Amino acid sequence: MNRASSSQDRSGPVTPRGQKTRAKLLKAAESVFGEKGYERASIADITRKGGVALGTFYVYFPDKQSIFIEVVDELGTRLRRLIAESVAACEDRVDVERQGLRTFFQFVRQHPNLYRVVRQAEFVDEACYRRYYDRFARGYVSGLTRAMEAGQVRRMDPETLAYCLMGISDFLGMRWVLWEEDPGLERVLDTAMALISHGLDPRASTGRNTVKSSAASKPKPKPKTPKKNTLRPARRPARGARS
Amino acid sequence: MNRASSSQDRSGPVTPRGQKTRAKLLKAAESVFGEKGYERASIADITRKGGVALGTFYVYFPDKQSIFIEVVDELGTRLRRLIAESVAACEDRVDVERQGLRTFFQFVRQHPNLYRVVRQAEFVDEACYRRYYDRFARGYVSGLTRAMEAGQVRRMDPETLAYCLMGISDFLGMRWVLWEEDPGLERVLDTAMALISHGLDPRASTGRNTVKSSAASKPKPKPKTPKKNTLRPARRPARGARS
DNA sequence: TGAGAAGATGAAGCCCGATTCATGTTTCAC
DNA sequence: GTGAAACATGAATCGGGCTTCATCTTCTCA
Repeated sequence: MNRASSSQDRSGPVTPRGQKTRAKLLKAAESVFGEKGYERASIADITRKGGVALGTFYVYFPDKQSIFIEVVDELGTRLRRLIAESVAACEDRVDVERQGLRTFFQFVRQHPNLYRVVRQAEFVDEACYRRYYDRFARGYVSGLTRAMEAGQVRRMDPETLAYCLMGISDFLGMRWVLWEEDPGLERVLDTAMALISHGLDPRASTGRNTVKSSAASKPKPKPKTPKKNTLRPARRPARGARS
Repeated sequence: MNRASSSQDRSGPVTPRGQKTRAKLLKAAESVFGEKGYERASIADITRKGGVALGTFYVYFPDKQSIFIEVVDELGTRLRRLIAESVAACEDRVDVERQGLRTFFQFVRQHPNLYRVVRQAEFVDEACYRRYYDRFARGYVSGLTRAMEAGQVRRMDPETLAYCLMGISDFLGMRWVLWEEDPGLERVLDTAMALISHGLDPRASTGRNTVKSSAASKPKPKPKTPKKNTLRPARRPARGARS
């Protein structure tokens, strides 16, 4: 009897008033989680920032973890949608990469909490954390695969490539958007695209190491580089150490 | 008077016995922080795992944060040293990248806590977190600069490039070492190096986008993609959403 | 060998936060 | 207008963890 009236449970608020309150909580949660981190953020912080009473929180969310997960999922969805839109008009894959990176930077600038929130997810709910990147990767893979079929991108394993590109975006956003006050972002973009566009270039030869030192003296197929170093194998013989 | 005898303060343990205990705590801390995350890890967890009493902790560390920071710094130092060693014999920069990545993968496999520990650092002590990447970047920058001067790598902004390469390593390690049970790591390495080696190739033209679709129908110099897309100060009507 | 330094101990103090609950207020369909 | 559902409230419960401290044990060296 108290159950039926005290909680939205899985159904969510039915009144505009309730929806508004719930939205206020989500918004407050995003910024509080971003500022203080999941553990240090208290429900009281969230309700205070949201301008509602402590108990109200539990009308809309069963616990702290739930609202956090919802924040992460929603952030990811918004960002993916935004990038997809901004990139829709690009016909060449390199343009897609450049424009996607640019849009990502803008989003990070407008949501400085993004990184902190997402990274906490690893500890709050691993599944949520992986899902965030998985969904990005999925989009990347299908786009890259299409681009490979169109001959715009050299054929490579698309998922590995996707994670490479995500890693570039992630680290550049961290270094040049979060850490830097006023970087020439277009310059950063140019550097990144110099790496990426040549890296993807389908006209470059596909197999072995292609780059030879043009200034150094002798050609070395891979001379000494100790393949097996002092680390003991974890359990199986360290794979990748041999070829 | 009790001060003098109750704490090592800044001097550290003087006896082998004390050094051993301190080391036990550091080792235990690394794994506990990795498993449970900084906040959820309790001092009691650490001392239990280290096989010492609760109070002993405060003989060696003034507080929880200190030991955490020391764990992060030490992990970074070990990893950097290891990579530097494994790469010392490589003469071509592409070999350096490949071997460095391989060594990184091995390290991650042997220290699955690395990621979780380092990422928590962002919330425990931001300076410690940045320092971790800064130090990597510094090494990268000097190596890349040298390689550029030797004509092994196309000239680009070395710090941006460093963060690109770190991002690739980080994300590949996450996806293919932490998340995957038994990946063909050499295959991943090959894909990454295909991207990187062509991306660094000094022989490729240096300036603008070089890649054109070789299979697609029409040559497009760069048709629509809004070029100068305000990467401006925050808070503004959502840009990029339209196009 | 024995006194003092170094190291080790774990119970207790103190603070804080997630969640619950009994109750009050607003909304809205009839 | 009115009663029930939806929404809002914040004091109180309950558990847990960091840190302190008074005391004990081990080691070292004169």
